[in-house]
Amino acid sequence: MTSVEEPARPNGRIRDAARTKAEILDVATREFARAGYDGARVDEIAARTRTTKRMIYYYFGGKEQLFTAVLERAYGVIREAEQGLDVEHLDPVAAIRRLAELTFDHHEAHPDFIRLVSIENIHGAEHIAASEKLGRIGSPALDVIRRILASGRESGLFTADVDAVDLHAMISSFCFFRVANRHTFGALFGRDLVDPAQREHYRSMLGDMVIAYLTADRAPR
Amino acid sequence: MTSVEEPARPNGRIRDAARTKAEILDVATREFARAGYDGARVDEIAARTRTTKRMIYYYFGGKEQLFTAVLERAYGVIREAEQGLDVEHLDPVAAIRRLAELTFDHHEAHPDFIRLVSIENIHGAEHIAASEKLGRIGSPALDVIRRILASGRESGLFTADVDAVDLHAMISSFCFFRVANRHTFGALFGRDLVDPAQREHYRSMLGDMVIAYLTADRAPR
DNA sequence: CCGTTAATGTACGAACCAGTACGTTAGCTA
DNA sequence: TAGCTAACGTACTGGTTCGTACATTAACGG
Repeated sequence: MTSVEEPARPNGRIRDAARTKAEILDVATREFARAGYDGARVDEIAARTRTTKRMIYYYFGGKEQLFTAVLERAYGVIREAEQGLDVEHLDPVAAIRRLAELTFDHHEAHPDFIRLVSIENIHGAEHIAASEKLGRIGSPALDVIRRILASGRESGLFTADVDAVDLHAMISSFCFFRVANRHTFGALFGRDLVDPAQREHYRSMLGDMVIAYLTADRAPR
Repeated sequence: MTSVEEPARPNGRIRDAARTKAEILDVATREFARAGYDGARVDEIAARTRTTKRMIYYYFGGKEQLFTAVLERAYGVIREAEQGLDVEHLDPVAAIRRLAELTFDHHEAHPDFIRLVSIENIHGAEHIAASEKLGRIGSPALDVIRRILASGRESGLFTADVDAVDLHAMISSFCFFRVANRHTFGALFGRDLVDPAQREHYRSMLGDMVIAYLTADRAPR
């Protein structure tokens, strides 16, 4: 999460714009994820940084723009993770499974990001729409999926007409739901979907599901 | 959504507790779904009813309890819908597909409910925890799934070890994500998952996915 | 037809909270 | 080392918003 580290020089200098901005973003991410957009308190964010509320307005302009900046950085992190995706050397089945597992892992490792996405959806994605960085940003994983699907189709392993965006949605659904709805699901069904003991179970369940879908003969009605 | 109808008697009487309560719940559902818990305004809810804010506190006690009451009713609606589930006469494959489709339809028909669930998760399901009606309520659909899975296993159609709660989570994931993340997904990928023209596409995609998972020979790694 | 109570309306207060006016200082540059 | 500006801090305000004190009336039971 690009967390703020102590500066290289022994004793921290008093003034460091980049560092102050990063610290505000760190704290704001947690606060927004904790309480939602309207539940988050600018004063609370300020109090948890080593600077003051004034700086939030100085650097970001306002609560709204701060939230947008938080979103931009969070999406940046997942983009970076997906950039480093290297599965092209695997056979299509193994490659898809690997991709699904990486998505699974990223969702689990970044619950704050999931919450931010939930919050942004409550507000109709208006901050993404207002952001220059985030419009139609897509996802690096999409290109990977496209290539794997193509090669899987060629070799006759996969059913012909599966769309890359749809498959991405399918994989994301499972990973997202498990983290996002952890609390209501747990309260209603008495089962913690993010229980570490069940991690491998759900991880392979996702892979099995996707592979089964891609390799099934689409006959049985 | 148990919407409020005009009373039977020709001219509405001034005082009607049940009706006032129901109207408050209707409006509150929309307002909470629109803006989230903290974003929702009690004054706004009051303004949109034919009564006053005083009544909200009179009947529900406060904003927090009002939200809980809204959740309770929303969950009640889906329970009712699932009660009327009649798929036992179908063969296991058709029965599961039908169940998945009904879940799909209910999610699509009740976006406000989906939003309320998202909001409740942002707040750690604390209202469900505080509610007597909603603790470990489960879901009628679960029993149906259990029975279908058992008969599917017996007849050798389904792979042995699939858990009913897990399957319910799998089906819900897809349905939930499509509605809940409609806005961010649309903004980032330029595809509207709830586009009516794509409805049948995603509906059958869900069914195919679930059936493929249940009927796959769990060998190919 | 009268009393009782559930139901309703009005007006207000107190706390909270996003945002800002104004003042100060660190640190670079010439 | 003087001067300039980016970076920072303090204190406050104006509007908002949940909640309530107090007043009132409808409708039913006896």
